[in-house]
Formats: sequence, C-alpha cells, structure tokens
Amino acid sequence: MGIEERRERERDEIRAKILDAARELFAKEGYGAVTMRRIAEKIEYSPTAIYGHFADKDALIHELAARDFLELAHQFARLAKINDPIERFTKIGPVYVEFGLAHPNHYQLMFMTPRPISGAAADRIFNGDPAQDAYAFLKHTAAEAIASGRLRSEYKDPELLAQAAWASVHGVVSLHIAKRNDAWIDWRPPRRVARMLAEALFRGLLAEPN
Amino acid sequence: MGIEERRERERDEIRAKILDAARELFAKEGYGAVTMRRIAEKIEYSPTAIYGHFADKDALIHELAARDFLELAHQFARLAKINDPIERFTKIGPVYVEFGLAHPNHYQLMFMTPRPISGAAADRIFNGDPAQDAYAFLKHTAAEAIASGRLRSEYKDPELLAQAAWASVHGVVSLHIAKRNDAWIDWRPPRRVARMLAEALFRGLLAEPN
DNA sequence: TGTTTAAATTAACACTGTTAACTAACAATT
DNA sequence: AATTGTTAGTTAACAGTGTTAATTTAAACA
Repeated sequence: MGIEERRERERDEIRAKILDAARELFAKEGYGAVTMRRIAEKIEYSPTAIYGHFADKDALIHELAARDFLELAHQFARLAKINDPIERFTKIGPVYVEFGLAHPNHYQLMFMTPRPISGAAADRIFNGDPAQDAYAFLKHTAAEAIASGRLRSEYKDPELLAQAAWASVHGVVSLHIAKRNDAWIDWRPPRRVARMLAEALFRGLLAEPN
Repeated sequence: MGIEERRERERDEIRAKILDAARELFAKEGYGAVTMRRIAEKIEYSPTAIYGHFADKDALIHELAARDFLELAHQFARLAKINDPIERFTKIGPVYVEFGLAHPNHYQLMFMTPRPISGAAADRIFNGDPAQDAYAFLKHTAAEAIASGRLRSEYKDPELLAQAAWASVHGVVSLHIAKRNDAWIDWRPPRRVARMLAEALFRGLLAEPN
C-alpha cells in the first residue's frame, strides 16, 4: 500500500517548493522580500497553505538557515584531507570568508541576526542543529593545532582559540556586509583585510617565528 | 520678537520627546518594539504627529543611530590624552567592546544592520555623519602607530590597519550579540576573547618582540 | 455509494508604516 | 476688531504584514 508513501512524498515535494521559493526571494531580494504571500504566489498556492508545512514564518526561516549551515559545514569538510592542523586552521578562514561574500543575505541570517530564545528552537538545540557541524570542525582543528605544540604555550583552550579565530573572520565579513554601502569610508577589499588580519594573528599565535 | 524662537523651541522639545521615547522602547525591548504607534502612545500624541518632525521611520531611526555614534566618538575622545600611539591604539579596542556590550541593541543598529543606499542618506553622506568621528579617531591613531615605526614594516596603510583592528573587535562583539543565545556553544566571555585576540594580534603587528 | 479524513481555500483579525482630508489654534494683516 | 493665512495635530483610510477560524474541495476508505 504505497499510497501513504506517495502522500508523504507529495508533502515533501511542496515543502521543498516552499523552501526553494523562499530561498530564491531571500537570496535575490533579501529578507524583506520574503513574505508568506510572495512565497505563496510564487508556488501558486494560497498563503495559508504554507502553515500546513511550517508552524510559522520563523520555523521556515530557521529551516532555511539550517540548510545554509549544512552547506558551510560541507565547505569546511573539503579541508579535512589536510593533515597538518596548523595549515588546516589557517585555511578555514578563507573558506569562511568566501562563503560569506558569496551569500551575503544568507550570512546575515545565519550570523548577524539575533535569534530569540524561542521554545521551538530551544527543543531543537541539543538535537541535530547543523550549525554545530561547522563549529565542531573549527573547534576540532583548534584543538589539534594546540596539540601540535606549535602554538605559544599560553594558548591551550580550544574553545577560546576557536572563538577568537571565528570572531576575526566574522568581523571582516559582517562589517563588509553591514557597512559596505557607507561610502565615506575608503574600504579595503574584505579579502585583503581578512588576509592581513589572519597573517598578523597567526604570527602572534605561533611559538617559533619560523 | 521671540515668538518664532519659542515655536522652534517647542518643536525641538517634542522632537526630543519622540527620540527619547523611541530610544527607551529601543533599548528596553529591541527594534521590533519601536513602532510609530507605540512611540506616539508613549508621548501622548497621535501616530501621524511624528511625521511632522521626521520624514519617516527610517529617518527617526537614523537620527537615533547618529546620537549613538556621537556617544561612541565621545568615549574614544577620552583616550586622546594618551600620547603613545601604540598604547592608544591598544586601548581603543576595550572601549569599543565595552560600548557594544553596554548597548547591544544600539550596537546592532549601528554596526549589524545593512542600511540601504537611500537617497536621503546619500545626501547626508558627505555632510556631518557622526559615525565618521569615531572612525576618524581610529584611523588617525592607526596612522600615528605606523609613523611611530614600531610596527612591522609591511604595515603601512592606515586604512587597512584601522579596518583590520575594527574587524577584530567588531567580530567579538557582534558574534556575542547575535549568537549568545545559542546555548550549544560553550561561549567564552566576550571580554576574554577580545583580550586574547588583541594580544595575539598586536604581537603579530609589532616589529620587536619586546 | 456514503463516510471519513486530509489539504487547501476564503474571510477575517490585529498589527505595521504611511498618506489625504480635515480641524483647531494661533499669528499676522487689513 | 474682524479676517485671513499658517501651522500642528487629529481622524480616517490604504496597502501591506503574519496568522487563525471557518469552510470548501478532494481523495481514501468502508
């Protein structure tokens, strides 16, 4: 009796259609353009039909972000083949920066928008939030970098090291996204700022100059 | 004939009342709570009365942010008495961090929200945007730090140096504001991350180890 | 065929920012 | 002193938002 399966398949299909429509609006015109009515219009359903597939708009957006986190983790995973933890550590930054510059709207949603501690999200917290994967990769690499013994001896907290490294690249990307239109600043290209910052930072982190 | 003066004084008064009401809502309940109707209710005027004093909500918010930029510049100015440019440079970071942690909602508005290139804002760009003051102070200090000759020789662009330093502290603050509720990360205190990051960064920037 | 169940729709509610039309108060002029 | 003009503020309304309740449509089961 594959009838129930077919129904679930159909459900998943229009669910995916909703997400795709939302993503397209989102990527192209930013968060403001993502309204229930515009999504509905795009997939040729009534606005309320969406509520049969998502609890509310926030849940929809949350799922959208979750897929982006997965994509970022996927990008990170391509660095897994690098054995030297220091080299891997240094290369996470550029990957992160490229991701942010390639998908500024998604980046804004993922990392620049405070998410209220909603009940639904709180339940999901210790479940399988894909955002954890990317951070876990960074933290793991930080821990290996410390274990390699090539960092200065005062750096022995992987969490602190990971968060500091994260903050530095995030600072470059988010500042660029939020302020690139402020033309009265003579902005340097974000990739260049990121590289300069990373070089100086790692010089300060490493124990031996060479 | 002080009659026109009195009128202008009255105008400025209710204008200030509007801004104060907006600021209070904003600081206490975040951007979402700042609606024209709630502001109006707070000052016991009709919602449309506000439009006699501000072109639209965006202009009101913009002015709110402008005052915050002024306040930040004021905090920076307290460091002006420090003669040693390197010392001054290192102390800007903590001041910036404290500002962000003390006023997270304002910080979000000032540095984490992309402002569309609106026509009105574009006109004001080369006028007296107070955001320039704080940045000018940072840039000036960066230039002096370079001129002091105590930085490594490859760092000779004040703009680049200022933006990298800015990015590093902004990264810490904005990450904290946006993600502090993500409880699955074992967050280190933002001040500690900022200090660790700054120390490593400056070690990498300075020419002589001691 | 008749009944039950699921999905999607229409209509509505309570909000939002904003505009147009109108009113009341006051200053200036005849 | 009476009339005009200006200004500030109001009410009513519009177009949009997320979301819920009631209703219809469609498909699956008996």
